[in-house]
Amino acid sequence: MSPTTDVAASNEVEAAETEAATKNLVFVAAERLFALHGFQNVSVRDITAAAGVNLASVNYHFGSKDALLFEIFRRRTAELNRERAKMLHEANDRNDGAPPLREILAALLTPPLRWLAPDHERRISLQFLIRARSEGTDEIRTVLKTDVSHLRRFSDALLRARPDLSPEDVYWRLHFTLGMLHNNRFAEFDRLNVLSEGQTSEADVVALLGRMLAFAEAGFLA
Amino acid sequence: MSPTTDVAASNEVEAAETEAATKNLVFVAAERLFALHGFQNVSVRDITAAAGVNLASVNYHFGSKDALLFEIFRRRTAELNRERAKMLHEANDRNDGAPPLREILAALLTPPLRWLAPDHERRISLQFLIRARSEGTDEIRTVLKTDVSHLRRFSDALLRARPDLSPEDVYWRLHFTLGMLHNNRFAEFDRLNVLSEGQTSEADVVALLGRMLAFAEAGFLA
DNA sequence: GGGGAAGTCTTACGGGCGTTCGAATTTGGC
DNA sequence: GCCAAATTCGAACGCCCGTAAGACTTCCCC
Repeated sequence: MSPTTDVAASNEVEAAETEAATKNLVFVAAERLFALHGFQNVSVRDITAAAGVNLASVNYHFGSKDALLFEIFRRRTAELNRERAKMLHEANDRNDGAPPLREILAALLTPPLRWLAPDHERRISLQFLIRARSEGTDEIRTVLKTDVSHLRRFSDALLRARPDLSPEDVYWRLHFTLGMLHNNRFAEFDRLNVLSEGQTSEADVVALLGRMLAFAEAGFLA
Repeated sequence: MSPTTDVAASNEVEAAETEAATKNLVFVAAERLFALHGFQNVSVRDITAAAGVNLASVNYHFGSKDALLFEIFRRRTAELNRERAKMLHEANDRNDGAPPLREILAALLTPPLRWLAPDHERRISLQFLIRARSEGTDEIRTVLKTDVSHLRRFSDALLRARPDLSPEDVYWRLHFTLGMLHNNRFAEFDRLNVLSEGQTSEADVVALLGRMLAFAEAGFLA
């Protein structure tokens, strides 16, 4: 009866169960095309053609192309940050409110790295988010700059975990860590694969997460 | 006599001295606008208006808007990689062909970080290159993926400096380091400034370089 | 099973885009 | 000072875009 039992259903966490099927088709097709080709390179006609719906659907269900982009961005960001907050919360519970450095970094990096797995249904969403961060509209850029509440939870935890460091150092090292994360675009993996002549593979995300955690933790301990 | 002795002259290394003034005006204006607003968000009319030249100048001097983007990309990339190669070469000379880890990383990071200084004339060029990397045309993406010769010099040096690490590890850590570097967009600095409530400043590039080197070196030593 | 709301469809409008063309102008060699 | 080549200029073309209008269809409640 309800379609909310299958894997793709997490789309509808915030949406009513009676959400029009067309709206979801547009949402999914747009996310995929935006992630693969960028916002400006994908037209409303591309999206509706890929979704197999009418041209006017985007404006009817979302208001505008910009609003569609923003809604995808908002939903996926919330989803990702919810997973991060949950991991950080669990790390707090396990450690009397003062988790060690590595667990904080793991809470920050594990959710997006999980999404990166080849068969993960959010793989394309992560690529979308990385692109939207640098290619998004003014509205998205404003949100990114203004709403740092989620990041602050992590910077606070890091400050507590490394009280010997100056706050300035902690903020910069967090910035570096996020840079490592945001560099995980398909194109960068391709480049790395060429450079290493096939010795690197991003398919094993558990190994990749381990490498990133080791690198970032060492950077914070420097 | 030769203008190749001052810093600004490297623009003209590949161009004839009698290069039309208009072409340079277009080049500089386009680089600036592309860096600030992105390739797709800047029209040929924007560029020629900012440069104070005729609309047809772009197509006359460069062939097309795409070709203009590619020429800026090619020239600035060559310029940056020349500086990096020079630093790596000097590090080799100082260390009998086997420079320590930190000097290799310094050769990779110092040139772009120098460009980032508030009063550096290549400040906008670095922003351009970072944007072009992710928002560029297919042609640029192909070059980035295909031509890794410059990076290979660094990966080779790193492999020699850390023979205890597996090549796979070295390649990944280089990837992480480049991620840190490519995250140095104006928008990301703004975000960091908001998060740290003004405690961070990217104006002091010497300090920033020191922080990045410390973080990356520790990551490689992990 | 009738009626109103919700959704879908076709069609087209207005506008900005990259590019081109031919004329006008400037430049440089003799 | 002249001629040819190089450059600049104004204008327009053709295309694709996001969006809107209006007719049509489907759905659902009473």
